Amino acid sequence: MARKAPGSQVKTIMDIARLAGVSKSTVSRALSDSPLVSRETRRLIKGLAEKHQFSIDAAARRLSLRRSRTIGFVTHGCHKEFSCTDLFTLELMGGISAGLHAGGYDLLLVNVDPRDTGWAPEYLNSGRADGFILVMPSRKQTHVRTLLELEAPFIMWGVPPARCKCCSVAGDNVRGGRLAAEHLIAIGRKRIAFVGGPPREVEVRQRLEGYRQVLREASLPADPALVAYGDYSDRSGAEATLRLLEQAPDLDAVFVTGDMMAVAVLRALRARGRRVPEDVAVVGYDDLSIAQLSVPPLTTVSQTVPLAGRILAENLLQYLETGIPTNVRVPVHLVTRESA
Amino acid sequence: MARKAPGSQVKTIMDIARLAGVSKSTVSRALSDSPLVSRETRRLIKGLAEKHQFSIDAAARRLSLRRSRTIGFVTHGCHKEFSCTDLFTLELMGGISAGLHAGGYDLLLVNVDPRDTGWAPEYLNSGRADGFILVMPSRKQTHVRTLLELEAPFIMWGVPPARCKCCSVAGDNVRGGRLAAEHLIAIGRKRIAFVGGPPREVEVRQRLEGYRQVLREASLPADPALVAYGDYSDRSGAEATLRLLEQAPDLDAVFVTGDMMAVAVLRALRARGRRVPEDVAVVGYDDLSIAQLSVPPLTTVSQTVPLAGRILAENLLQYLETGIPTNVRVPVHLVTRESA
DNA sequence: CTGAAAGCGCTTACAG
DNA sequence: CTGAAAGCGCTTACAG
Repeated sequence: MARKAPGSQVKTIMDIARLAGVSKSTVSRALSDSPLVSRETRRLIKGLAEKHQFSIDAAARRLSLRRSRTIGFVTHGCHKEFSCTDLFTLELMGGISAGLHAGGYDLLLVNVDPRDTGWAPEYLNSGRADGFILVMPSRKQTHVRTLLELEAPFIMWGVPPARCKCCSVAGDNVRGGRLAAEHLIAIGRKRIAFVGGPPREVEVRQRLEGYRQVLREASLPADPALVAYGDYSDRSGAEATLRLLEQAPDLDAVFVTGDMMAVAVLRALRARGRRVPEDVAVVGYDDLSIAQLSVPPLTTVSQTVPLAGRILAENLLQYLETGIPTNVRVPVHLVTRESA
Repeated sequence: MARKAPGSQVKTIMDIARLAGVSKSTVSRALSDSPLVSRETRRLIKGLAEKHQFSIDAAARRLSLRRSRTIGFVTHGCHKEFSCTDLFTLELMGGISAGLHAGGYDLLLVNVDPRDTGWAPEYLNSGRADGFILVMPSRKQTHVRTLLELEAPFIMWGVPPARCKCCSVAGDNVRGGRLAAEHLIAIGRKRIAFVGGPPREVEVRQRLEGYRQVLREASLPADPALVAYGDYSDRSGAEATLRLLEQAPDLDAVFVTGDMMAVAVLRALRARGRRVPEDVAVVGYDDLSIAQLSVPPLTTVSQTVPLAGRILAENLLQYLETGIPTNVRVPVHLVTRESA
């Protein structure tokens, strides 16, 4: 039994062509499922390729086709200090990777310094990526502008800038705000506070909007003393809580637009002698892993991140083909645990 | 003022050659810092390239050089259920990305199904990656074997199989076990339990070994009733705690070889009425983000993961050049918080 | 349905 | 120090 010789000499389509007794044109066509080749020949050639573990040379193919079939996943370097965003990023990557793989594309990691914009022309002009997926916590607008100027195909996570002809996938933030508020009202809360991320972020404003809609519908007053902001960090969540407790000591619920901050709120409340959920109910946002592990486990708005990742991938590929930008909102749902 | 025409026709080295009045051979050499080109010419050419945002075509370069200058980062798909390992993976990726970038390499994400091994010849034979970084929670041995058979350059995170000529970076597990036990003894504990991941894992055995060394040196008995194992999951940590509490109700400390399990231990202890750290001190392993967020915050053994990532990258590139495998242990240190 | 040939944009011996 | 030319391994009009 002839075991396949190690380093068997089947490295190029020419080798396959020789074995099959056809030209390399035919091999090329057969391997890319061209209708120009007979079923018999195709089967023969594919069998040979399989048998010899032959994979077409990516560099040659890319040079010929002028496309890399590779997408750059652009994000900020992962820092020492772990943040919510990082966790979120990872989960998103899983979905994106799956989606791209299904479409026959590779995922290249482009870890950029927040202030550098040179990466874009570099990756684009060298042909290392055909398009980009933008998932950056900060400075997103800057990078969006750069890519638009370069006419680089890309899709972003989050709400796109006004009047920009670009692809995006975002969570349904208004709905998320509504879900949280509706749940808190349903469990009988009347003095529902809001702790948001930076108020300049559209996402935060939309969640606030959803929360306000529901309060209004329930004829609850929109008390500004019940609104505070942080920066998604641990500490800012604790500080916001203290401020709220001072401004509105009678609050009986808090809706926090990020799980990391929500966990800090939980802790700050307890430190001030409030029991969760008996005295104050807390709802977070994102359903990160810490949500299940917190004490008590956190009720939170989940964005179905893996799905979002898949859609990011699929819609970018679609855009690459059609040139038609899509903007989608992925649904959100409430995960009910013990904090509310 | 002539703004650079959008889509300026400087796409290939031939364009640069024309502008500079030299041949493309010279441009190619100048851009790759060949000593064969005069300083003047080089400066001229590099200036032109800069001015026109010219980046050399990656596909053509790869085809010519027969190397992709790309490394495949191999890991399992990110699942719905978030695990410790995922967090760990992300942090490691940050360091790897930085290290590869510094060496002029790109990072390709290779998300594989745990049981599939076809990815290896595919990525290798198509020339999409020159080497691989293996960071998989499970089935590592299978993939290591596959890569060895293919003679594919790679480096792995973790302790390499015995007698395998391969590159690796691992944490100093024995030392980690020692640090935990030493600290617990230093704060006066006598009945120190051990909760490990699966006992077949070398990492777990080494941490146990470190722990035992220290107990022995302190003349504390090695009581088998104080040892239990889990599978790194939440639940298994809780179960192990209950078993220990039954076998050794007088325990006053627990060393847990993973933070996820440690948090579960924390909770299970409290559920059984033990105060942490007053009654029972707890030390975890890995210093994941949950370690700071747990209640009380977890004292834990940290592996300096970003450094590990950088070394993984650098040593793989080194191996690609020299063919000499390296095996390094990155240091560990204890992060003292409130649980011990 | 198939093949011979040109071309994708680089690198690098080889000849000055 | 520089250039003309071959070659890397594919794809795809073009001609049967």
